Amino acid sequence: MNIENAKSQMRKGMLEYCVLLLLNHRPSYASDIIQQLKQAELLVVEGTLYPLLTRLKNDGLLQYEWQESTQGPPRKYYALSREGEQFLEGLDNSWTELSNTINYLKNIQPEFHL
Amino acid sequence: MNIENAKSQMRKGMLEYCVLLLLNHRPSYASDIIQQLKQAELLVVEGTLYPLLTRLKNDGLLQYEWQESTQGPPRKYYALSREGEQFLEGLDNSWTELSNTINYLKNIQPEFHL
DNA sequence: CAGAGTACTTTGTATTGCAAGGTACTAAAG
DNA sequence: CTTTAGTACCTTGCAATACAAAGTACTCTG
Repeated sequence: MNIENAKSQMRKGMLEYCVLLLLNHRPSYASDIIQQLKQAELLVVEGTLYPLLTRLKNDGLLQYEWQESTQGPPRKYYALSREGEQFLEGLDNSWTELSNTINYLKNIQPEFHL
Repeated sequence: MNIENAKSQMRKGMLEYCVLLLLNHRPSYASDIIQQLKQAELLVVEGTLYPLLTRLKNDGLLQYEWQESTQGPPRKYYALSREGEQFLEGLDNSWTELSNTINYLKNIQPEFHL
């Protein structure tokens, strides 16, 4: 077990939330999403993102449409569906809860042990 | 995909951190940890916690000692090792980073799309 | 000794992050 | 025309792990 693995575990489960947050900001295609997450210092790779996007689409949370690119192949622009927006609100609540819980746990001080 | 599943995904990866935070507070045994996490509104079950504790012990982050109980079988009290304390500091940093990233993503506003 | 309560452990399954490799389109260079 | 580079999408196989469910074992009470 190393710290990198642990960080990776932390990202797990948050990725879905982060991707939905980004797409709520504006529709994007996969490579673009990866770049944006990189800027936010959250590393994601293709093999992670593509299956995730497909899952979210199959669950009805995302829609996509093809758009021509001036250079290179066409791009699949994903955007939140109505259902996806509602789902995101639920995730916002979950995030707030989890965040509060961890801050609570962080702030209880270690006791002395004989 | 339902919201419960998504919340469960969020907990993933955070559990390790939460357990270490709790044990940093004071040594505990498994059933006690589950109770404490429940109070912090973080539901965990035995089948999740026991393997996790064993993993952390095998990685040298935790130590344990058996202690008699006035009622019921003896208990395995886990506590952070020296290495575990250092590891926890690393996780603190990871948590802060991740938390900042998500708050950043939350605060960018949706753009209008034609 | 039977039953209830407490505690620890294991097994099997499903999910999912990730590395690695593959397909396809465009444009520029040889 | 062919090759190379750049961009983008997709799939396969593996490993990690949360969880449900079932199992073992100790103690106390009646």
